[in-house]
Amino acid sequence: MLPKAYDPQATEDRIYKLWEESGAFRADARSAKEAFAVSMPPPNATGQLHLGHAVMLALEDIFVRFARMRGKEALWLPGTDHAAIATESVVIKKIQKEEKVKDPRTHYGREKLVEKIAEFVEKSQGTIRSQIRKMGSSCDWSRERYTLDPALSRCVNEVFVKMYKDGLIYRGNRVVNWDTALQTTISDDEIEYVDREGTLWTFEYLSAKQTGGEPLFVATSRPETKLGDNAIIVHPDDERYQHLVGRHFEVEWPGGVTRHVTVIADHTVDRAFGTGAIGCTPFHSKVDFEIWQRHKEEILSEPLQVIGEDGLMTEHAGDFAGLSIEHCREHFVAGLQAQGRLLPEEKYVQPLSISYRSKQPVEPIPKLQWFIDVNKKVVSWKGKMMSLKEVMQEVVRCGDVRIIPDRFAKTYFQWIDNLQDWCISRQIWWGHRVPVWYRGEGDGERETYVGVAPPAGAGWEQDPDTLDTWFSSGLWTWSTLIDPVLAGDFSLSLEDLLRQSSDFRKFHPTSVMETGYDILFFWVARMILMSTYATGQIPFKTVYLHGLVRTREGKKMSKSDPQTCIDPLEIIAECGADALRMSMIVGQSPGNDFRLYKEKIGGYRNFVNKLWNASRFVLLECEKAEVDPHTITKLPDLKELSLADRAVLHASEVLIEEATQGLEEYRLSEVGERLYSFVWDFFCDWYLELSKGNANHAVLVHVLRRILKLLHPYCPFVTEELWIAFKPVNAELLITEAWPTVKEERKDPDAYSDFSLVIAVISAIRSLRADHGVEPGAKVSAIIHADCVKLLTSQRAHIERIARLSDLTVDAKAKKHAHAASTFLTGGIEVHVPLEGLIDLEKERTKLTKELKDVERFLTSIQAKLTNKKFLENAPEEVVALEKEKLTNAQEKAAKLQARLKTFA
RNA sequence: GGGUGGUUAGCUCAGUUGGUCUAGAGCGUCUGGUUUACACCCAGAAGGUCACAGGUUCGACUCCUGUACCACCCACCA
Repeated sequence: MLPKAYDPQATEDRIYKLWEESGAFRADARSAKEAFAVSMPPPNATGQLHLGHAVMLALEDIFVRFARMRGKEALWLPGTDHAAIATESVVIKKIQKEEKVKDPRTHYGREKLVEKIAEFVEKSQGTIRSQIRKMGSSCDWSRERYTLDPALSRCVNEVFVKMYKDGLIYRGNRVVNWDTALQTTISDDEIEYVDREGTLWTFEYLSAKQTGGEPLFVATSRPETKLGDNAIIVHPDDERYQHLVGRHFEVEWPGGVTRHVTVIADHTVDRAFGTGAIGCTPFHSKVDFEIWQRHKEEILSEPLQVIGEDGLMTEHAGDFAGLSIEHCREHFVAGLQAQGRLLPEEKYVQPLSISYRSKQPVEPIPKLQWFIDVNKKVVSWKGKMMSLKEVMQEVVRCGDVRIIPDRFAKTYFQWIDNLQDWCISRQIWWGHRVPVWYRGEGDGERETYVGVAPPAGAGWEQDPDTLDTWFSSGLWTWSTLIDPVLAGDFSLSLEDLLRQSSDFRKFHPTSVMETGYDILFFWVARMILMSTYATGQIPFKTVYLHGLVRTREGKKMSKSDPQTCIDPLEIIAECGADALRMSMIVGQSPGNDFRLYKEKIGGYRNFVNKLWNASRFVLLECEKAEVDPHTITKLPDLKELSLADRAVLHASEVLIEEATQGLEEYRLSEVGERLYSFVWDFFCDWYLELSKGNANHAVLVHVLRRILKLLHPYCPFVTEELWIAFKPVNAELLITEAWPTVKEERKDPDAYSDFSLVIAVISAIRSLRADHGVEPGAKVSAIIHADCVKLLTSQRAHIERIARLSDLTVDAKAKKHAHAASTFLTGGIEVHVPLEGLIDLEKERTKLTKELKDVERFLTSIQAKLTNKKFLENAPEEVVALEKEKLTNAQEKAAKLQARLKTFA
């Protein structure tokens, strides 16, 4: 016999092992079955499982288990990401702390440090693997991939070379986002904007003497960058400055440097902000850089870089060279003050760009970097030449890639509209090194080689930079499907590899990409870009975006605040993975954040236990009757079944229908809730209750098996464990069982509605009893007036037992009752419970009066409708019929209430 | 500045093309229960003018417009 309470700790690991050893997770590329593939978004190789992962794993596992049970060849490919910047900075910090090495980069050098990081990854990779298993993830571990696997690295190089040859990848000297803390460039998408209380300084840029009229004032929040100015920008229509446009000036700055600036006119200037004139600092502002590019002809002098990569002022800052930005600013402002050029400063809210990785300010600086051109029309897609941007737009617009919820398509388009060339090179060491080699001296004249493999010959030096981690993860859906053995053969081209890899042929494009909406741009968009370009295929047909997990108070969960942070592993140990999964799926709708808290999870732990005990009950009933549940294979003749049996069969057929359709349409929350309610509110509370003492074992076992199957994607562990007790003799694991299909002949809506009537009657009696404080053990009699005498009489035994009646009288017509009876009206049925001595007549009268009032109010509203000509003309017939029925029922009820009230008068 | 989402019982949320919604669930609250599946339980009850204001419609929680508040995303106001 099963233990009294379900013990997930004693079950889950054992069941997982069973699955893994059975080979149920493994997909077969040669199978004739329809493919269903999901690429698992790879967690950081050094990561720890958090709730974000848990949600992703739960959702994807449901998709995959559902597909597998429906007879599809289901592949869920797991893997990990090398997470370039994140991993490198973690290891560097670790070395600094543990080995007391101040600068691990210079201390160890490139080769040794990369080795140390690899070692660290190797060691910690096992953690996340075992944690993914803890969630019950049915992924194919035989196909596990890592972004730095040789085959995947080769794909990275192949794509880089292909893009380079197509002119999509270029090297350019441009203003990039420099993370001064991490000492690397980052892409535009890795910047966050925060509002900060800033100061706006207004100062005399040009004196009255210089302009020959009014002095020219300029406002800035970054005075120190003015040292790198080569122009002043005004609006072309700004009359205040018309006469200055095109003139050149020498400006002396604090710090002892002099700059040559030109006044130019550009329509991007906002005349209303500050003084309407701004200093142009091309090397420390992307906007200014672009303006400079537009006006290069007019501007005589070159811009200067005054802030270095180290975050200190360069030699161009004169006396301020070597100072930090903040110090330089203080000195510079003081200098302006001393020269009498400064107006009173103002406070204002300034948008500050910070790095999403280091949370430190991002400095725009000029740097020679690698970029992907998103506007060049060299990509062939559906017979047309398009830019990467256009292909990305096209596949979503025409529906090849569907985004759930679809409103995110709009967000996606908006992002693409603003997309600029993607800076892909990083100055860190951990990752895929840019596959470019140089030979010779000097920057410009050096010989350059771009190739998948290093060039032959001596003297070649590889580009020191590595690629943005999203470059490689952008390939994830297909690079993971490339045959690793074939990938070792460099005589094959990328096209050959794709063509010859059976996994790629079978499983790409993948079916669903499920991930958080927060990486729609970072990752989802990049996969679309990379896949369409490199393989000519979309990466996935559907994108399912889940929301972020929040605390009960609606705050983001953060590791730094353990009080609000729920650790999935702790929960699994406490409540089980099934409960955690349910609690994250039910009440969660795609694209919306949701709150998770202990009580909610506790509720689903209770549910899992409820299912466990319902199964125990069925088992006990079988035992009592000496029926072995395993031997039950057939249902008895439907005509011989009791009302409850026919009703539960009907309900379970409807449940199959709804669950199947709901899952097909990705309405996981709704289906989860439906299953929950079926199991608890219908199956346990009514069907099992009625089965006591007169169980039909075949039906019990049959319905329970249906439940286990339907619930398996949500609660794989407990259902698999219970399946062992209930499966038919020849059956194997539940994970590979066939999903139930609807049998129309088992439906019996009449039985179901009759059964519902019985339920309503019992509820009515229970309610009357409780209202009057009848002792729970005491038996009372009841009198029912209803048209369905036959039905109720046939169910008399059930009603008497469950409602605890001494005797039950069923009549078609109302008779006179003793005053001392309480009445309940439900669906045309009149239920009276005579309660001699227990009834407070006044209370009973009040209750009936109140009910009568409600009915009359309702009646008025329906009558208004039914006498409304327009309603009768416009509303569909069935609605009118329905309203008429409601009217009749309400009238009947009102009449009965009135009659009943009269007996109290 | 542009965009998106939210606002439904004390709390967390459902509510699929407008009409079985006289608006549901879970938790919490209250009343009462150790009848051998389950106290991780059972029975019963209380609790909502569906943010606000208009509009469309025979009919609106559901569609449209506007307002308020909250949240998020994007953007070159130095």
